[in-house]
Amino acid sequence: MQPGEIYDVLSEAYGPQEWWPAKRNFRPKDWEVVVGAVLTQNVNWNNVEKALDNMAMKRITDHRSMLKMNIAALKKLIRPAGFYNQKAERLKAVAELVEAHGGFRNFTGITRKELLATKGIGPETADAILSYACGRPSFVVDLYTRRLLSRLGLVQGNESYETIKSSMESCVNPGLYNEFHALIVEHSKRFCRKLPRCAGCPLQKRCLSGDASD
DNA sequence: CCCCAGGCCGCGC
DNA sequence: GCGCGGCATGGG
Repeated sequence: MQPGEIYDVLSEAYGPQEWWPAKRNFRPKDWEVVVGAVLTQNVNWNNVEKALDNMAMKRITDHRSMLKMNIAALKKLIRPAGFYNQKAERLKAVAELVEAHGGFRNFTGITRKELLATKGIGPETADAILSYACGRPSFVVDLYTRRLLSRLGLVQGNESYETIKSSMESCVNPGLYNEFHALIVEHSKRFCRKLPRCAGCPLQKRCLSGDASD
């Protein structure tokens, strides 16, 4: 099967996803997406929410206020998100990047290459920022995507990030990248977990790992 | 108690 | 260019 079929099956099974809504009063609201993209690195989203709430509480809701904030205080705020020493530095770096572009409005035109040249921003974080905060579709390849493709037999496991990204982008329209990724996350949390729960999985019949004897 | 979670960096090879 | 250890918290 092709990745495009995965989209069709998951879309039919779960319906439209509402993903990565910026609910706090960050300015602009997409700045919250950028902060969340950094904070969620290798961490459960639930922990990120606590850190974002702390920031909203202290009104650290735009890149300028983050730049002005003492680094130790910032670390304390984002502590629940884990790896807080690294992440505080990474947040500062992204805030500097926004400032260097003359504000968030201009920042949204940033190149992927420039994002990747920023310490603390790897391919997944860069694509999440481009796609969800800058409105410029770029498929996000995460742990869930790799695990799903692997179990479906569509990748061996040693393919590079860029290879998988290109593969996913070539089978749906750019306008569907965000939705596709959101569906994969939803599916991976419901069924295709680290320890798979295959009962009721909409992809079971097409999956190499699943029990297709129904 | 254990393992896990929407990565990335710096290092050795 | 690829594999590995380190980074840290909160939930199951």
